[in-house]
Parts: sequence; structure tokens; C-alpha cells
Amino acid sequence: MPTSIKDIAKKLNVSVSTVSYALNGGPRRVSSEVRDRVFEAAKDLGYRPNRVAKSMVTGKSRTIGVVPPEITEDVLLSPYLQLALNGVFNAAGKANQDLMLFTRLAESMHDEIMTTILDGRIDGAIFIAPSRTNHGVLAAKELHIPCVTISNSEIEGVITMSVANRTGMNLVLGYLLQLGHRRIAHIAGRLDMQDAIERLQAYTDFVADNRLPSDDGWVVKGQFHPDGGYRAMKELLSHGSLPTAVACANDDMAIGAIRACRELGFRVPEDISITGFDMTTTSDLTTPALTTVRQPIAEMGSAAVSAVLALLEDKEVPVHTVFQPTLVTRSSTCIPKKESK
Amino acid sequence: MPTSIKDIAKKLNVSVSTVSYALNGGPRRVSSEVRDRVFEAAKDLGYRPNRVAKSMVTGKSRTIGVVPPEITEDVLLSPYLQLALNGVFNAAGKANQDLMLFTRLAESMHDEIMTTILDGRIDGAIFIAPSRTNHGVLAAKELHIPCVTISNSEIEGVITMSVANRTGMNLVLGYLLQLGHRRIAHIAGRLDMQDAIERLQAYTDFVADNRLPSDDGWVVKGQFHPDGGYRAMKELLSHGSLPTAVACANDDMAIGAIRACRELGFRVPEDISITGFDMTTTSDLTTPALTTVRQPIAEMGSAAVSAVLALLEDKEVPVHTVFQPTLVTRSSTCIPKKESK
DNA sequence: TAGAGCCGTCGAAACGTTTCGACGAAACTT
DNA sequence: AAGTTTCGTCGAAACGTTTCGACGGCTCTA
Repeated sequence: MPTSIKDIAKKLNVSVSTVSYALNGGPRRVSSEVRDRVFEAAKDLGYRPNRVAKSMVTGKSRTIGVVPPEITEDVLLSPYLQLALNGVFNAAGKANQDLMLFTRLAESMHDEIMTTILDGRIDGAIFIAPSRTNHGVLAAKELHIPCVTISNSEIEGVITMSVANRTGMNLVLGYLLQLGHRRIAHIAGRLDMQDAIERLQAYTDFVADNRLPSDDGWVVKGQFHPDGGYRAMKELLSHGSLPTAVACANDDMAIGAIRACRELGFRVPEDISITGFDMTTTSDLTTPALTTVRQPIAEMGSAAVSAVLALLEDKEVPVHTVFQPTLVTRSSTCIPKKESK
Repeated sequence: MPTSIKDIAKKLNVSVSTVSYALNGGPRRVSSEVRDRVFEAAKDLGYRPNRVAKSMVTGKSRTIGVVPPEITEDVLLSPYLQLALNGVFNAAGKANQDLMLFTRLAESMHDEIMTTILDGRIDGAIFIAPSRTNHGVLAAKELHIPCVTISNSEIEGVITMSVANRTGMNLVLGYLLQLGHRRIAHIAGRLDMQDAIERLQAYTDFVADNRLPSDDGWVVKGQFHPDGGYRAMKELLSHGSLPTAVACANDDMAIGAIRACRELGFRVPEDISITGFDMTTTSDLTTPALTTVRQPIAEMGSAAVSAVLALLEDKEVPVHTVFQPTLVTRSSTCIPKKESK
């Protein structure tokens, strides 16, 4: 039904190849007279090139696949994913690439994923925060498909854009220490994820290195969501020995933690300082606005797109690019009040 | 390079059609013996079906296009778009459809857009909150491509999922009135968008119908972003005659408005009640949490996906589906304090 | 003015599928 | 036992492109 290159050829009594050359300015020259007539006919007939057909012969689609962390209901509501997707989106736009968002990779196994991803619709894929056993990544790697992850779990041989987690954690802990805090607790993330592990480790090391008081109850798991943070904070506050500051492994949990404090009558930051990690768009909407660690996610998204493009051209790409986080001090932290040491 | 159906056929000394029948379980039957051998060979050779080739012959791609409002930097950071995209994403996953996110439709004109969208990669498109002159929508409509909008600007003949804006506004204004407010101001959105217009109109009518006091300075434009809301609120507060409540046309502006109040020393809600619209994920992170109007965006996304799918099967779809909003009362509103009438 | 080289054009193959018409062989009819 | 179905299979066309080899006609150059 839609007009094709053949229709133009027929109408003009020229060959399809000539039409193709004319339309693409393509690898052979065409007389300007014919070229003009081709364009005119194309316009008249309302011709639209069929990208699928083109893809089939060229093997390229000018489309990059994006795979969200683990596909469960409402992933896209995660502020972190929002940030990352936005970064990738902006960069893709600039690079003239569209994005293919995979929706059904959740429960699928290795084989099925390969089938879904590697079906020719995309040139390369970006995995956002895949778990370490993510089948898609493994599949892509195995088949040498251009594939980049925005993540802190390095998977051997997979191009990764990551953030210096330890640095970030040290930044925030150093700041708390400098304010005068010594009794610092930590709400950890999902410990099956590398980020959570690294941030926890940075905390443990920091406490040891600076000979800060520690307490078994001061490390609580919060699963990276607000509710987890909320519960973790309640647990911390019901504990005998109270910290003066709590460093959370991400903003979402910090938000939950603040809510828990408020409910139990603790003021933030006067009674207890709280910090986040990620600098999501939500982190300055809370009261008080969160002191947090900014990950340059937009830049990472952009770098990921560039990396996929470079891989497509068989260029060398460094396996591991580490981005430096920065400290963002806002009002959820202050000098601790003097009291029972 | 990758193995194709032909390789399987060759290896097994059968025809490609037989292999295709075996793999797809149809449309013709294949002896179970051959079928088994085909599957085995497919596995051995690491066969992955090529979706692009399939698309070319079937003309279908099992992919739905999603077009964000107007493509400028950082669209994806908008909480409203996040909500809508999430709704579409969830529904698409359930319907076994992937999503194609268009990144480069911003400055393009009519023709170019048609070329980009209608190039065979998608079966249908969902436009999220397109402006009334959106070229893509017009193009899709013109060419009878399955196309659905999630929007309140009805475009003639285009399937639309919208929210009853007036109802929503009446809900929130009615609530304020019931609390005892009579001096109510409005921060309006971008008046080139239908939502903004309808919400403003609902406000104007409500004020007139209930004979509420009104004031020229009580309707301020806020452009739908937090900064706009912030500036609008400052303007309102610097005005001689103060309202006791401000109904904002969306949550983002309400967030800005709250910040402005705080900076100028007004307490929310004690001195001034503030309401939003949309119930974005951010609306309960503010202090106080926003009283707002919930749009069932997830449902709308889901309905949009279903509609595209139905259109693809040539089913009839109602041109206009209106969803009912609900009032969410939280703590940014309270009874006005008695003072100078 | 003959040979070389370039130019513009054509026809055909290729990409990986799906599906239709054909056709023998086997399985049912009566 | 002859006719009719059904079954499993094959070959080929089709989808809309790109691009390669071929080729005739020009324009150079010597």
C-alpha cells in the first residue's frame, strides 16, 4: 500500500537502483536531471523510506536498546532509573539514535533474552544497573554484541560506566566527621548489588580507619527503597545506642529515613543528621533537602551511548570508565548537639 | 554471520519453508520427527530468529512508538512524563510489546516526522501530551497510522485518553471551599496547552458560580514548572490582597509555590493552603505533603496501549475516553485562619 | 582517431523471513 | 478398486531496500 522505491522507478521509467542512488546521494552519481525528477516523484507519491527493509540489507538500525534493571512493575518510577534513562535519552537524541525500551526481560532466561535482544532491531544495548547475573548482559557479551552497562557491578569483559562509590561514601562520611559527628550509622542497600556492597565497605573501612565508635546495630539493611529506609530507621532509633548521623546508601532510603525520624519525634538535622546518595531529582524536594552525593549520571548515559557507537565502528573502548562523584551539602546535616558521649 | 533458517534447512536437507513451519508451529503441519530435528539443529547452531526480516514480510513489528511531549533537553525528568511513560511501559510489557522511544522529533517538521515515525519500525504510536499543533500526530492521523494520544487537547479524529480536568479542579476547589476558604488564587499552567486552559476555566467558573471574591492579581501564570510556580507565588504574595489558598494547575508548580512561601515566611498550610494537580511521585515528598488531584495515568497508559493494539486489529475504538480524577487530601491544606475578611 | 577512462544507468543478487500453489504419497471413502 | 481427502513437503515469490558487475556512450589524451 505505501509507495516504495519501485513505484517511483516505474513512474519515471528508470531502474530502482537509480532511484536509490538519487535518494541517498548514494554510492554512485546520478544526473542532476534524473535526481530532480526522482525527488519530485517521491514527493508526489508521498514516498517514505522503509527503515526495516534498509535495516535488513545494511544490518544496522540506528537504534540502541535500553534494558532497565530488572523488569518488574513500576521500574520506571525509580528516581535513579529516571535519571539514567534521561541521560541516555539526551545523548541518543544528539547522536541521532532512537531508543528501544525492552519491557519483557524480567523472568526470561538466557536463551529467550538473546532471542529478544538480538533479533536485529537494535545495533547495541545499554543495560542500566543490571544485577551481576543478568542474563542479557551475559548473552550480549557472549555473542559479541555491542553492549555497555551503567552499573557498578563490573562484569568481566563488559564495558562499564561506573561511579567511584568509595570516594562518594568517603566524601559524605568525611563531611559528617568534619561537622563533628563520630557516632555514625549506615543504612545499606540491596546487598546483592555491587553498589550496596561497596558503599557498605567504604563505611566499615571509614569507621575503622578513623577509630569511630561502632555498634552492631548501626548497620541496617534498607533494600534501596523508601520503605526499606523507613523501616531501617525505625529499627535504628529503637535501638539502645543512638547515632548522631546516618549515612544512607541512596536517596530513596534517606527519604524514608527522614519520615521515620519525623514520626518518632526526632528532628532532622538537629537531633540526627541524614545523608543520601545519588542526587535524584527528588532529593531537594524533601524537608530538609538532602545532603547527598551527586553521581554524574547524565554524563554516564552520554558516555554509554558514545561507547556503543564506538563499538559499532570497531573502535577500542576502555572496559571500565570510572566517574567521580561530588558532595552536595544541603540542609539535612548539621553539627551534632552535645550530649551523652 | 549469524545462523539463519537457511542454515538449518541445509544441514537437515529440508526446505526453508519446512523449517519455518516447524519453528512457528504453523501455518502448515510438520511431522513430529522433522520438527524435533529442526529444534535440535536450531539449538546446535545457536539460531536466533531475525525479527527485522520477519517484520518486513509480515509488516508488523510488535513494537509501539512513544513520543514525548516536545523534545527538549531533560524531558524525561518531568514527573508527569515519568508517570505516563511508566504506565505505558507496564501495559506494553503485559501486552508483549516493546517500546520505541523517539528522541529526535523536536525541531523536525511535518515531513521529516512522518519519515521518522512511519518507517516500519513501529506498529502504532502513543503521543504523550502533544501540543495541539504537533506535527507527528497530524501526520499519523493523515496517514491512518494507529495513533493514540494521552492528552487533554483533543485533536479532531485522533483517539485520545484524557482526564476530566474540570471535575478535578472542582474537586479541589470544592474541598477548599468546604474547609472555609473563599479567597482562592490560581497558578495556571502553559496556556498553549489544553489542560492549563481547562483548569483555568474551571477555576474562573467556580469562582463565579460560588460568588467568591476575585482579584485580577489572583491568576498568575506558572508555565507548569517548579520555577514558574515559585515566581508566580512570589508575585501573588507581594500583591496587596492575599488569598488564603492557592490552587496550582500541577504539582510541580505547587512545589515551587511552597518553596516561595517558606522563603517569604509564610507557613503552609497554616497561613496559606496550597494544592497541586497530577499526584506525581514527588507530591508526597514535600513538606507538607501536597493535597492534589490524582490522574489515573497508569490506567490511561494501559488504555492507550490497548487502544493501539485494537486499532491494529481494525477494531473500533472510542475516539475519546475520559478518565475520572480523584481528590487526594494531604497536609498542604487546612482550615483558613480567621483574619481580615 | 584509436584506446583509455569516466559517467550514468540498468539488471540482478542479496538480506531472512513467511506463505501460497503444487504435488506425490498415504489414508480414508464408498 | 477407484475416487477423494488429508498430510507433509518443496520451490518460489514476495516484502523494500542497497550495492555490485556490466555496459554503452562520452570525453579525454596522445
